[in-house]
Amino acid sequence: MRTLFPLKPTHKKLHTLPPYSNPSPPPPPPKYFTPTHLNTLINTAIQSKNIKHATQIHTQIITHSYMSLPFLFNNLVTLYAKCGHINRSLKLFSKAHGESKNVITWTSLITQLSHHKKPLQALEFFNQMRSTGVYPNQFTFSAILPACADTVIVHGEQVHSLICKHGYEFDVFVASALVDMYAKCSNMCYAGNVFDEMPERNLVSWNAMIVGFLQNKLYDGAVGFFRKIIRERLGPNQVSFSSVLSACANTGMLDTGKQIHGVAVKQGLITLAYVKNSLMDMYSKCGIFGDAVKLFQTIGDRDVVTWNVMVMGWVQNDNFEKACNYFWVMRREGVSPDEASFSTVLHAAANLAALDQGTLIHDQIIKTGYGRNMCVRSSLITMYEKCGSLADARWVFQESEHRNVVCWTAMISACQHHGHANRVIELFEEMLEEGMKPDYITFVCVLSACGHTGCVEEGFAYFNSMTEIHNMSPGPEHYACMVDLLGRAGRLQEAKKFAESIPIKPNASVWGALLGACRNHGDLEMGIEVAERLFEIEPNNSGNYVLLANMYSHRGRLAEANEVRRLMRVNGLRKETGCSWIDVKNKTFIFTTQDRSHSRTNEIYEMLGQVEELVKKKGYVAETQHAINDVEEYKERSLWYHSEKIALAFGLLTLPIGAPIRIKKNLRTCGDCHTVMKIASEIFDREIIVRDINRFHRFSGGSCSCGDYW
DNA sequence: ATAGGGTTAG
Repeated sequence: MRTLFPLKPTHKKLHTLPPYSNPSPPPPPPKYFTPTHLNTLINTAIQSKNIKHATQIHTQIITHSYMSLPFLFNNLVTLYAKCGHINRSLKLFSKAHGESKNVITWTSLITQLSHHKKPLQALEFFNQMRSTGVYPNQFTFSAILPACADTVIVHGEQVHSLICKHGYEFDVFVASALVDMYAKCSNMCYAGNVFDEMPERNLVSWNAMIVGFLQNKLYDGAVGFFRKIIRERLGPNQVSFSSVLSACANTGMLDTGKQIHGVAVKQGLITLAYVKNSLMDMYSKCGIFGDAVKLFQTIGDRDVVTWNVMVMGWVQNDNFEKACNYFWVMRREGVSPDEASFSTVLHAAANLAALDQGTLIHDQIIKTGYGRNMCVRSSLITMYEKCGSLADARWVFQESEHRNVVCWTAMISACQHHGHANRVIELFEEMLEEGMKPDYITFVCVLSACGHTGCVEEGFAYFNSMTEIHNMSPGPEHYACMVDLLGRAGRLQEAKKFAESIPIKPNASVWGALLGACRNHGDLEMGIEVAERLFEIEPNNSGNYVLLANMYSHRGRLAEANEVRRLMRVNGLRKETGCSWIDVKNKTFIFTTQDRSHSRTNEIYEMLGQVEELVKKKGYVAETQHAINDVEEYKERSLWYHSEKIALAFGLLTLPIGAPIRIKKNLRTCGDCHTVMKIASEIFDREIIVRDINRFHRFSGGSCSCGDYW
């Protein structure tokens, strides 16, 4: 017996966690202010983003009758926006007389609307400004271009022509903003044209190009421009470094990343937070997490991104406990988590199926006010669902305003995991009715759901709708779903034909789906052929060898079965050990196959014997095709010692009568265990919930929620 | 005017 998840300490220490922000004490209010004095106060308030101070300053400006002073008025507009109250800025602006609004007033407001991600409103004010006869200057254009970048490219093009009309196209600030705008609108060609025609460039112009390449996934371009900066001795700054390192991280360019690390050290920029964090992320994503950890240990001033990179790193290394632990350490060190922290750590909690963890994190989300963020909500849905609580997942979904595709897809996937394939289709149709555009992953879920209910025709209809209605081209995952769909329905020849007719290069999952179907329908001949292909594509996947060996031994072709197993060993592969775990009284107990390490082993095996006897009375016959050994008797015994059955026996022994038994497993559950769980749920009148690597099985009254499709 | 980390699948 081992206990997992040593995460408990965080429970009681929650109230000792540091506060999320440290508000600075308000300055003592003097009696009389000069305009300059008030302006200084405005600048201080902008720094501290203190809305109370903003209101006080506003009052003082009114009592001193300074509202007609343009520079104070303009700065007040900016101040309210910077304090997060853009609506007050708008109100202030609307109350002012037309003639008192100069180009700076308009530009201030447009800048703030741009920053607050209200691009359409920014454009509206830009047009209003021009219709009232105020001419935009280079600052106005620099402010409106980022807003254009957040909309459709036509707006940007129109502004571009205005820029030329007013003769600002060679201004370094305006042109850099133009480069950025075209890059964000995915037009690197235009961005490059503007860049090439600039008579004078600064580092910002160069960085805008690097960032543009990065955002458009043209990673080589990003690296190329970075190299040019070095060659021309322009002195890259932290913006250049963080962007180019992100490019390296996303493509796994470890060598380039290391070179850039060297340059950062030489230039003395290694101390900067952005540079260090990007380097950590680069090492982590390039597969040498150890180097990322080393770097992490040298960082004294860790900010939220530093921690997020670490938490993400543990997630990528499948160490979800460590990921959760790092999250709580971050909290205790006084760093406030943000939406990225929450979505990452929820992902970890979901994979641990640790509902207590997930709930604690949900508390934190509510306290910090990140609960409205769509990434966070989608992760919450998935967390609850993977922790077994579909009801909570649905609740989060229903309470969500402005759901996006990811949110919908998360809910669809939740229903799919819990065996509600009909609900998947309903939700998908609802989503379409609301005008939401499904994405690549949505279709994976929907097609997969069709496969699990045997709806072949519907599946094909949805598959065809991808190209015909939604203007998307199916990817390898979708083809795999279709092969799976046909395979499950027993239409093996069609499945094979389909797999061979795929217009793109089919990946392992396509043939994997077909191999699974061959196993389920006992087609050894096709199985051999498909397995051969798979051994070529993914020689290191032990699952394929196991499947083929089992198919051979099922047919009594033991010599060949052994040969496949020998091949597997020669390749240095082992079947992943199955393990199951179960929570009893806030403790997690983990069992492997034939586990005898628990102190109550004798009782457990006695209970297992009882279960066996009772289940056999109900007409159960061992499904030895799922076993590895060759001798019938051993086969059956080895089946009885599968980890989920041991966990079931332990649950029956230790959990109160009538309480549901929740078992989690690291692999797919086998057919034999599935049958036993079904019968056991009936004879013990207990709800048994098994979460395997793919989905939930909720057994009750002798049947399973998955409808025997999994 | 430019910047680092994240969400949904199998």
